[in-house]
Amino acid sequence: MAKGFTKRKENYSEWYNEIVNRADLAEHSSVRGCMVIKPYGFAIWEKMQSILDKMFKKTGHTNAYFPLFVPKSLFEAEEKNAEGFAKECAVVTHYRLMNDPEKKGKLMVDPKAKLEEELVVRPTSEAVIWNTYKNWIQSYRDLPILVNQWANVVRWEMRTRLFLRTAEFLWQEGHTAHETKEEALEETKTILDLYAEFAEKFMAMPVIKGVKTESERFAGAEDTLCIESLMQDGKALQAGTSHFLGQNFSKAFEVKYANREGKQEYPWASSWGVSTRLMGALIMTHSDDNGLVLPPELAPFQVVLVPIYKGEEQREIVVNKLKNIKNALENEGISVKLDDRDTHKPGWKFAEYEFKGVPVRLAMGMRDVENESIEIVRRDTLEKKSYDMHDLAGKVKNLLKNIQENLYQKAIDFREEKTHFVDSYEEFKSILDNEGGFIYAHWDGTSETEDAIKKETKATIRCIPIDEDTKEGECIYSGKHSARRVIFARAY
RNA sequence: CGGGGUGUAGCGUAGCCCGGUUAUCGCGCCACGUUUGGGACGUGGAGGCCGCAGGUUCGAAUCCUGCCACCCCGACCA
Repeated sequence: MAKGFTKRKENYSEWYNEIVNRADLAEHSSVRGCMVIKPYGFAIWEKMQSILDKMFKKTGHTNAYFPLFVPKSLFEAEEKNAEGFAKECAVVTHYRLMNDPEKKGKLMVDPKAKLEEELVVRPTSEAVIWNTYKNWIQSYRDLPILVNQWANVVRWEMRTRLFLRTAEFLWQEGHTAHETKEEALEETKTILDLYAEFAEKFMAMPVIKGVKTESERFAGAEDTLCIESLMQDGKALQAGTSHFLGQNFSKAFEVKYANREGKQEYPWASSWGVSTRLMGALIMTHSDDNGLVLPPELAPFQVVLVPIYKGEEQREIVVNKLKNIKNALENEGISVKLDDRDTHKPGWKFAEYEFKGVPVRLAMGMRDVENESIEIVRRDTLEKKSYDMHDLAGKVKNLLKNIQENLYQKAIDFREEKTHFVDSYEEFKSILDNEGGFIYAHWDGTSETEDAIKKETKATIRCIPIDEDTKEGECIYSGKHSARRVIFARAY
């Protein structure tokens, strides 16, 4: 049991904050709204990055890098996009500091160093990128362009929470240009599927693929697709988005290409991204009242080895044994940390790695040395067993696979339990207040109704799910005709 | 940005109303010794511009003003 650790039921957001802090994932920096991602937390992000990066490459994408600053004139070119982000932009107005003549040792902004044109710190990169694509695209032969960048962006949020919403965050943003509308749409869907696969296979987090309503759509997009996941407190979290941008940006930046008949046309675009917010999603999907729980596919190390001994002589015997085991496991592709520090007792280490969510712990003492055995504990169930040493690596490998599957299944079961089909507004409100979760309900398709429901209940339409129930019905709010059920929830 | 709250050692805190010795306690940290199968114990030690800047006063963690940061509730949001 983790000492002095808030339980989920007592105070969910406190529980979340404590996990982030105590598991060494991240901390608040001295910069307003910005976080420091600590090595253990960053290691998880790096794993996400490396897996996603491989997936992008495999689907034909390449990486590039575009500038952090966007001249205001470029930023405002696509009107809707600019409007949508205007309220949360950091802006650079000067390029030099000087010594403050009134206060010794202090600096001030040099009033003579005012920029002729302000620079917007990118909240997203469509503007710079499409301004660049203008030079890259002349002919259909230059298409498609399938580029991704790993970058930081800044959105000046009023209220921030580590990983879930920070003023600066890390993400990847893909920006593609295509000859036809169909190709761009296809790309948008390909990436959505890729994100869903990543979430389910690697994060062990089930997601629902859907389309955003007009009011939830990305500023400047024709259509926004998303993957939505459900957190343990019954709130929804958008885990990734993929936008079909139509010709909005190519027109705004006057990007044209000669088609196969030699006629000038505007290319079709998509953009898509996932961010360090996935870290928050990962935490809130699996972790429990004993701390962080990590799926083996994303754990910085999958197995921790803890020696138990009395005296230097025993220590040497046990640690040597564990070093051999470490090699054997690593040869099977398992990532292992051997904690042979003499400065902490085994019990302390058990508690520590449990809190940090390490999937499997192996502990060995003299008793095990004599019996040719080893103690094994899995983090997801905290089940403790003794293994004999025969084919240990094979057993651990199976166990890791089993943990990964178990976490996914548990998350699916939870989501199913928290998914409701509702036909009256009264029931809708009562479920929101008492249970939370995804609510499938009929909606008349108007923004007015959507807004009214949001105002009254704080619930939003998370998405219009793809490939699901498309039976008609009556809107729970207005009673008007509804083409199909959509998913409502309170959200992060 | 509006309403409410909080800033004291790395973390959690006492003291603040009612100004006055060397700023309290726990965890953590350092040294030594005993320990080591679920967060060890003893002894000794280090660590503070009491959020920042002004002001009142013989004297400020304490009173006043301004600013900053963080937390909760709204508006906004990946």
